[in-house]
Amino acid sequence: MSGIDRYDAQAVERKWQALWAARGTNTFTDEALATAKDPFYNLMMFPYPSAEGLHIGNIYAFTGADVHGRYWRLRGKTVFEPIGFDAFGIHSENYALKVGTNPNDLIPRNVENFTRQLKRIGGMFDWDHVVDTTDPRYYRWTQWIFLKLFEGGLVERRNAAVNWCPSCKTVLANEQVVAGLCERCDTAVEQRQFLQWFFKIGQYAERLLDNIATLDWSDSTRKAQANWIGRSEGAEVDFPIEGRKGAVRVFTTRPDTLFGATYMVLAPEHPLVDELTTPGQRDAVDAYRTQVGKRDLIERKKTDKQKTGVFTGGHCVNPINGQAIPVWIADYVLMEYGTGAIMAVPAHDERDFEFATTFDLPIVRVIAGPGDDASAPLDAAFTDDGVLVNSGDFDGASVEDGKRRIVGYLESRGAGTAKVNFRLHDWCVSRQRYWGPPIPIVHCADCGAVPVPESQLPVLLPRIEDFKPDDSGISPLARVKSWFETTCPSCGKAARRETDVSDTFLDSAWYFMRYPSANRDDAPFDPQVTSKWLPVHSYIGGNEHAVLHLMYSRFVTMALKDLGHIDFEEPFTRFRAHGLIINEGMKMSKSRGNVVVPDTLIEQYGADTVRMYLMFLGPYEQGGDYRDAGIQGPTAFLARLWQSVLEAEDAPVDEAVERKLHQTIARVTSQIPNLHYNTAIAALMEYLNVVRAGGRKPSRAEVAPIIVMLAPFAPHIAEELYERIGHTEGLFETARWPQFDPAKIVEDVLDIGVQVNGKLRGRVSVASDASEAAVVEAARANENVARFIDGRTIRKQIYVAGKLLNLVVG
RNA sequence: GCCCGGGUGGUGAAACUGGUAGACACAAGGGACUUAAAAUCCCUCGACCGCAAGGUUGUGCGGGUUCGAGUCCCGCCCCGGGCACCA
Repeated sequence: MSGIDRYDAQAVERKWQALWAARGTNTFTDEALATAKDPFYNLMMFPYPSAEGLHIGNIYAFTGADVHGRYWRLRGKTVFEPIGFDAFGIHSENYALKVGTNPNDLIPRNVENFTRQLKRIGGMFDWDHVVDTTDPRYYRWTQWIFLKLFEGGLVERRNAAVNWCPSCKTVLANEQVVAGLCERCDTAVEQRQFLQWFFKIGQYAERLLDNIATLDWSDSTRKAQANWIGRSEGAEVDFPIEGRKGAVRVFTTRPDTLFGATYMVLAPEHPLVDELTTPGQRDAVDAYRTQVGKRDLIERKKTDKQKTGVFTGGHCVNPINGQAIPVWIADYVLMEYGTGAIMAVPAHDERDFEFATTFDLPIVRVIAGPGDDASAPLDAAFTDDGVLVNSGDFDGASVEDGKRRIVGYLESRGAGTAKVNFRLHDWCVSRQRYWGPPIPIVHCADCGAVPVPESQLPVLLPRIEDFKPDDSGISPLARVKSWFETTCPSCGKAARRETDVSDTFLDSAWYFMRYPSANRDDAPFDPQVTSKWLPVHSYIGGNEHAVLHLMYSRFVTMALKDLGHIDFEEPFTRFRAHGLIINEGMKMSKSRGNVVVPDTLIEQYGADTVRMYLMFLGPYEQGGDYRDAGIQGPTAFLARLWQSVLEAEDAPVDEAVERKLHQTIARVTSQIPNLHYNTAIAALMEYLNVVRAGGRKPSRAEVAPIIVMLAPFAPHIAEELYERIGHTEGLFETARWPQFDPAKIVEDVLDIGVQVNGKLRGRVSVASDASEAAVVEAARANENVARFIDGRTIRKQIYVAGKLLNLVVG
């Protein structure tokens, strides 16, 4: 094997990573970003550096996004592909607590290791525009956004229920509550009311929902967003309190069932509970409310538990029929949704039915399906469609019609009104934690909550050794007197800083706006650069963020637009979620001990092979099953390609190969932008198999296009081979994506399947321009086909041009 | 319970708007080269019957539409993920 050196992945990858860095192949100056032609912003979700290193799932995610970016670059676009670190927040803090190291020391070390790994896999990252959310140069502007929303009236401080561990005396996030117990000390978790900061995302519900239709996002993600927003149409109805002034307002999606409302239920926290409670029921009501308060938030929202509740002793009047109905309280009614009160229609709502059955409350049927006996007792709630019964003048109306007419009736008497409600609740952004950007507010006894002036940003997070949540019950920052003691920006008197930090989701709700302006210190984002690069052209990330992160990013973008800071309101034009990598059919986890460590793999096979293998496993949007043995495929493929290119001769493309080449270009060109990486790689393999068939030596013209098409997947080896066939200037700098000629794709001989009565009986080869008659003739000449049609008459023949002939005989 | 995915050989998976099921790989078996091993190359590879030609059968299950169904329709089962007392 004369003088052809073997493929040494490590050497090739070292060489090209160094050259890319030296040449600035993947990095932009700010000037270059500002003047870029045909910009393509290729974004991927930045990682939490909350582990020593990246796991294979991260590598999978980034590689898939990188393939996409590299492809568009070869197609001639100016591709900006930044990366960063979502380094603040509970993930990182919990990891720091677990390993017992101060996050100020630990997280930068993690970031450093992540950076090393990201460089090693050969991502086309712009290392001159990195974002680290813990960098004061970044979170200064996170605080700025808080202030802008505050000025814009989109921020509010109010009481909210939180999970509270009475033993640790601390607030717990939902994920820290395990089966109703504190994950650290196993004490039963309670609810407590705390003052918290909220972003009023609820105001944007309708817009967030309507815009979904305009987004090029995968269907499942759009559905998830729509479900989360949860629009429901119905009515608010006032039930006057019996024996005194005032009314209880309820929200219902079924105003048509108003005649069937036989009792009411208020959330235990409802402000009218005290007023409605009679002296005789006072003790029972108080006891119930205490008991509910002892439950954690998750437990309270469980569907499958026994209904509980207690009668207040009070009554309200059903406005449709003047009937007095009892008012109960129960924890299945939630204060956060609607009005915190419902009219109960046990005949037509499963929950109400269950409650009524438990407490022996009356059930009145007001909707009947065809043929139903409206007076027969129900053994379950009837939730199907039907017509109104036992509903006075409205009897006989359809559900749809009944809704409209009853709402109309209520409106005419001032007793109710049509109303749309959203499930989307306001975003609680405050965290009683250490590792986050301090909320830029000063509390003054005289002036109240005063925003920190912009000129004083950032409000630096002080380094403290005692960052663990302890039994003080409030943020760790509340222990640092020297930090929180300050003066009021408004009146100058002694005041106290807000000691909560903001939610990590706020850090990540605008990082994509920062990337192109990452080096600016005078503004969060440069207006010109921003309007050139945003909204993001392609965003790729995990489905775990399909709801919250994407929703919050959309909200912040909308709010910033309304406040005049940007000129677009949807941040991500296109979004695709990648799938999950599992190992031998099982989820990877430390406890299973089946975690694939990327470093080891890359050392053994090289980054290109690992990238190819990951992309070859299965459809990118569906994920794949990692199996150790499978990596042999791409390993051998790259070795064969290497050898083929090095021994390629100076000759034109062989005629037989040419068709396959153009077919391959066509396939790969359409598959990569659709993220069908596995089949694109298969097409390249097929082509190489044809090029090498029978041990023939390929020509340089045959292998040159494959090098370019391989480059998105295996950029290092592609560069090396590109250089070795005579290019000196770098593949990604100079190569163009190969073009195919549609005329050269067409086969001149076609293989037609011949069916008799729908069963395949033979195949015939015909010229591609053969007429139907010629195909039929060839088919009849086929011995096996003839066996099945001889002696019978052909009743029908179906010819699918170029593919198949079906002869129906009788 | 609701909303998304998904179920195809021993394995990962292909199959464009209904049109020759299993591309491309892995594993396995056989062979070549080699002192040997590795590497490489060649062949076989859904099941059943058959020496072969070929036949039967086959895409989770049961029906249906169609000349023709992995693909469409109806009714189920199983796996993965998300949401969930949202009135």
